[in-house]
Amino acid sequence: MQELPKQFEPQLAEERWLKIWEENGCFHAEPNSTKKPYTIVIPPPNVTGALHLGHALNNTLQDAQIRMHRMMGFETLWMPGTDHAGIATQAMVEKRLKEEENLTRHELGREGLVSRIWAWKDSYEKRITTQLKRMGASCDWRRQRFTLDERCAKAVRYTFFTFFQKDLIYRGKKLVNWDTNLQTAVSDDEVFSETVQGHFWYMKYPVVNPKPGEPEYVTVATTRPETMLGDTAVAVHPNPAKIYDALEAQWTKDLAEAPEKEKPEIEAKLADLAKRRVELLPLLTTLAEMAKDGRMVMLPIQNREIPLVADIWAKPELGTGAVKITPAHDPNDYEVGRRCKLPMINILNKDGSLNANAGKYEGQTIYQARENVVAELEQIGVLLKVEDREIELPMSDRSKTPIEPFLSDQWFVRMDQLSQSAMDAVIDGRVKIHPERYAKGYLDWLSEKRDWPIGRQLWWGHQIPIWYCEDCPEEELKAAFAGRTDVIWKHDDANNQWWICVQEGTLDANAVPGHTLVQDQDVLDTWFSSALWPHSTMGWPDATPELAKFYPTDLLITSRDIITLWVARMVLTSLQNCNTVPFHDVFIHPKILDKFGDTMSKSKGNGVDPLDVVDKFGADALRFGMAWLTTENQDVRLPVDFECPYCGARVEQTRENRVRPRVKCPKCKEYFRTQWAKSEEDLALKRGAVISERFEMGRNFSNKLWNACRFVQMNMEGYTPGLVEESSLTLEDRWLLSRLSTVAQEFTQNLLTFKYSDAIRVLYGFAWDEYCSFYVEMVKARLNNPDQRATAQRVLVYALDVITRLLHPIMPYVTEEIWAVLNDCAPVRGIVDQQTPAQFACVAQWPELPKEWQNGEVESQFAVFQDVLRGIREIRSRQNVPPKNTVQFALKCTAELKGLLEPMSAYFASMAGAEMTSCGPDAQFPDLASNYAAADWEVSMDLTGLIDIEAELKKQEKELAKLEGFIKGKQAKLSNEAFVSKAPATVIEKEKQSLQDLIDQKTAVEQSIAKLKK
RNA sequence: GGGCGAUUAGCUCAGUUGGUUAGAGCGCUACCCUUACAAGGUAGAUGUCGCUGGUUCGAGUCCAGUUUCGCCCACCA
Repeated sequence: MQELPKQFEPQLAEERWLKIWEENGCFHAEPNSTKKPYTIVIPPPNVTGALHLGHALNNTLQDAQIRMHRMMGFETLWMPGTDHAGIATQAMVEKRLKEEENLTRHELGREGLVSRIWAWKDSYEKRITTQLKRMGASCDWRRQRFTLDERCAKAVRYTFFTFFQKDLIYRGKKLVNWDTNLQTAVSDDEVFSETVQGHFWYMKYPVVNPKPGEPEYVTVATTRPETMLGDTAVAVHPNPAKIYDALEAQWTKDLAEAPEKEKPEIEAKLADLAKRRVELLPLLTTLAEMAKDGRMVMLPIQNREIPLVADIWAKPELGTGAVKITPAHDPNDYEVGRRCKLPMINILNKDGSLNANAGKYEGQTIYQARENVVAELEQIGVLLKVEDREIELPMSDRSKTPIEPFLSDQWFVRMDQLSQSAMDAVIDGRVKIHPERYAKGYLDWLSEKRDWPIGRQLWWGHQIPIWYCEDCPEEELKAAFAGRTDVIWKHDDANNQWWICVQEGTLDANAVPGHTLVQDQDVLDTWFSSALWPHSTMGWPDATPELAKFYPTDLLITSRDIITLWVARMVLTSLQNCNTVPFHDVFIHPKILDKFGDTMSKSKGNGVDPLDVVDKFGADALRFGMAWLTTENQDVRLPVDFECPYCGARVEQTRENRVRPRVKCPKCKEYFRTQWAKSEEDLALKRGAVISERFEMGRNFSNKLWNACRFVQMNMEGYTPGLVEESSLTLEDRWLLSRLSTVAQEFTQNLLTFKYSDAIRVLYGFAWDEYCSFYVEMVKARLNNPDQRATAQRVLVYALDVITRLLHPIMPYVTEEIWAVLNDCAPVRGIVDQQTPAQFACVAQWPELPKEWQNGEVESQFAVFQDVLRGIREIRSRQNVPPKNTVQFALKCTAELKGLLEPMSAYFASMAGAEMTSCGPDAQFPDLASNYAAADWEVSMDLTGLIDIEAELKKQEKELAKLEGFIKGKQAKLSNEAFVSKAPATVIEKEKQSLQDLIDQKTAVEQSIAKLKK
């Protein structure tokens, strides 16, 4: 028989099994199968870049479920794919275009840019696929999807068409962040704010027809006076007195609890508030009354009557307590405008100049207009005062110019009914979110029922399938699209045009003779296509076999930051399109942070390429580590460091060095490059991988199992399959099988309930500490005994077989290797039934062990053996007995324990180098001995001539002190009347027993001290 | 500002419905290349369970408040 290498070599195994799995179609899901289906769709990684450790975690967890269910006999589909990630990908490619060719997208043009992005996508999709495959992801690679591929496009078009038809999609106004320089809207995350010195202008708006007791003017303050041209209201708080009360109460409370040094500040705030209250409250109360009466004020310059409105947005503690409202150019005012149903007057053109709504200021820039408006206000005497003030100015990240909130036409999905349907699905349990606490965020977000703006001013994505046709009689549309059910149109009264939507394909510009059709230039929000992912990937809207077999899916595993953006939207589109939830369970896994608590990202330099970990420790080690850290926690820290490519030293990663292009190894003094290397000089250096020592554990575990497998293989000579008679089982056999059955059950249950960490800890502990450290050690003697060898072999190989199958979903490569070895040396295995195992572990049957094997009594008996063994080893260790010396010991114990332990004397010899001289209630202790006492047994080791009396006395006295401490505690507890009368009887009984045990132990220790002193 | 989570050994984390002496891995100490495995073995040291109260016979665990850290969402005329 060929000898196996002493160390497990992950790289070889990975290469081999990737190929074999692929060649044998192990991961292919067959729609025609009669097996029950089990489906997961991958959260499609963005094609913006390569995968990082977060993806490694996410995919490990999915693969574990997929592999387990495959072994459980399900027809299992894991659908892979990637996401086009609109904004992010386009921004990435544009940035590179700028850096490398100094070109903007406008210079390149739409088609040019989009083709560049496709090239980028191809290269990263390839990279991502390679990464996933090497991590062992058992996806059905023949079905790989992309959110912009034809199949997804078809689903997007059908969805848009139906939603448009059902009036779930509409055109509405939305404030966008307008970049007047690039003349495009930018997303919220592309806006940063800058603190600049500005001013705060106070101006008076005359009250229209003031009644007696009413003020003649309302004073408002603003940082942007020119926007007053678009004002459509002035707001005051509906109940100023109440707000003052509430604020005063709040700040008084803050004051009482604040640390000394913060008190003066709060006191000042309170004093100011009191002053304002005296000065402003009567006025504000009057204004609130007036607002409720629908009174008007006169907007200067424009000479337009605008209403006073009562709205919670106006805070009496700031400015004048009254706020001018410009709904078209301020996000808050926009909300007020919506609540109070105010007109929204847009005063800006797309280039940032003022439009006709600005009256005589039309054509001026914002800054010219500001100066001129202020001058006019001053001239007509309504400008009260100007204060200096620091203001936060929103800036475009792209052009570094100020952002203008700009009211524009956008497409929306109407959310009220859709949101409710998605909420209901979670409330009534059709979709279960794990851990449960994440359901709250989902429900809260959906309950706002905010309509979903789906247009993006980008070029990379699904272009909105709407064509505009101006000024065209409906008869002509009817004629042009006669007989077509795939074209619908609606009239846009505001702009006197038609919106034409077509279900598939495109419309020619001259599809309506005599008119020019223009397609909407915007693309759909990325999430619009991602929202369809579970059914679009299966071929919806076509009735494909995949859709019939594998949809709805079973499980979704993702991270918490996209519960709302993605998970919620998948639920509601699925309900709408397919009339069913897209999945039944959602598992939210922790997020990986680095040692500083920062999220991992390329831009911070702490990102880790999973393949670096795979190269160094193996894919199994990576996966083991990921499963180990997956608790219900929301974050988990994973410290990462550089590895010197020259000497292999671990180079601590710091906040400073992780953003440098090169780092010097403190050990070998060589420089290596990081991801930041740009210069040719730096790029010439070897690359230092970023890894974490946290993965050593998994690597060591692989190796441990590999060696257990070697041991089995070396001892299978003469193996014959056969059922095992219960009578031939020894205590350790029955103990092992009891544990094996328990562990298989717990492991399975934990994985099914997403307790990955618990699952792997149970299996790790069992495999290492029980199977390897005890069973394998004990079985050695029996393997040399011809009478016992057959049973020993059968149990030994069977247990490893079960461990291997259980572990396969987490560590697929090493288990396949082991499985192959087992199949070679023990082609038929089993204890209660004989099985010819599957060719590969990945398709082996999931272990289900008889529950009757679980035997508490056997386990506690075995625990006594383990304790005695530990006692003997401890004595040896503290007495420094050389490992090669055999010692003798006596064991004093009950007759019952004698019956148990005497037959195991051979194991004390082989596992602790100790020979049992006597055993039982009358065991004779040597005079000069080292002792170890437990509750119902005591070991005495003869150390004549060897004993270190000092060390022994020291140890025993320490033990005595410890015992006395416990005894005192217990006695106090048991003499506490309250405890004895109130605690349950079982607890008291347990306490009494434990006290008695402690006293017995104490007596034994005292005796051995007395002997030693003699 | 709102919501959520965390705070336990030097580090990273477990700790089920409250119940004997709070665990794991790494790291550390001592002794071992013992015939599956030095990526290993045996033994060992290390904790005021963030803080303050409360409930209870009994609190790492439950309740109230609080420190520090993190995440998500909203927002600053």
